[in-house]
Amino acid sequence: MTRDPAVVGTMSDDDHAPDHGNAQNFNMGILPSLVGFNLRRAQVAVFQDFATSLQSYRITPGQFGVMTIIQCNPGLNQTRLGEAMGVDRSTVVAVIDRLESRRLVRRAPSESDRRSYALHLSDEGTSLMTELNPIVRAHDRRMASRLSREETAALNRLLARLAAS
Amino acid sequence: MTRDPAVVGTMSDDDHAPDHGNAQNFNMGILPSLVGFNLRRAQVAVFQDFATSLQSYRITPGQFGVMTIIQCNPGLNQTRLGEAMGVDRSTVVAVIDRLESRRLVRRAPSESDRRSYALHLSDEGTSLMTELNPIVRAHDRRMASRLSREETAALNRLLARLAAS
DNA sequence: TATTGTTATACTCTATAACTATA
DNA sequence: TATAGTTATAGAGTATAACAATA
Repeated sequence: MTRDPAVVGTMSDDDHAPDHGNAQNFNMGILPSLVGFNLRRAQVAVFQDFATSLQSYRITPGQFGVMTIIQCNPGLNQTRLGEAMGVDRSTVVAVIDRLESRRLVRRAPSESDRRSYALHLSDEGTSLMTELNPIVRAHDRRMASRLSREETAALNRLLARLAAS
Repeated sequence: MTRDPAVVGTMSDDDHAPDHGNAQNFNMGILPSLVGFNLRRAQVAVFQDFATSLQSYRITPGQFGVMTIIQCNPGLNQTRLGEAMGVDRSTVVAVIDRLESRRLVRRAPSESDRRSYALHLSDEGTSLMTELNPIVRAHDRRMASRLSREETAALNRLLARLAAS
């Protein structure tokens, strides 16, 4: 047996890995060298802070995103919302179902195309967003406060290039 | 009415936002300025490439992470695996159930503590990981190829600092 | 008393395939 | 033919609360 499990996947040619801190006392193998893994860990941390910051509102990051897009593009239909969010039409159905059942979003009949709905925030949805926006901004500033302003800008640019598929 | 929906949440004091490209023709409001949002978009892109690269294996990024940690820390129990992954013990149960039902992971009785299991990869799991590792590395290099080597290193460092909660 | 794994329960997110109404 | 929304179905991930076995 030439294989020592504790060494499988250990850093070798990959010097661009953080390799410290994340999970104490565990050998994480190849993982810390993978952009996808670091992305996931960062996102988990950010999402948990988001959830804590907004726990009394029971709004997920995805729902906040959907409501923001509807607010900024009132009247758009579900298919285009899916495009904006990068998810399938069928996924949008359940998301809107949930928000509509909480009276935060309305499905209005489209005037130009009877197959589709025009999505709008309800009055409650609009005032909820007014309440939520400063909280979300504060949450994001708290997250970003671990980085300098320049680092935050650099991070957002790098992430955008990664996302530009 | 002083509120124009198309302007709600528009960039103002936040100059550290990418603001271009991501979703064509949609006003994304505050979203492009949020680290959490850019994180999510980047992760979606990376995960989709991961899924495409490994579609014939039906392995998710999370499952690959779990199998890597088990391979590098053979015999660890579910609670410590949960700590390493940053998820609850109850979440680990279902994850291991799935991998065990596919005969990739084994729950062996712990010799020191009869409450817990010692987790190991099966032989199939080990050889699957041998097959997967170069594919995952290639996938990650393809993702990171949108950035220079220095940028990738910087990104990983920034993400690690964000994740260090 | 505390910990490990489990179950029950619930919520969210995601996609594919097939269907309907409409374009 | 193509598109918008839907449903059925499936899989994955996540957590809380309570429980039995064990420490």
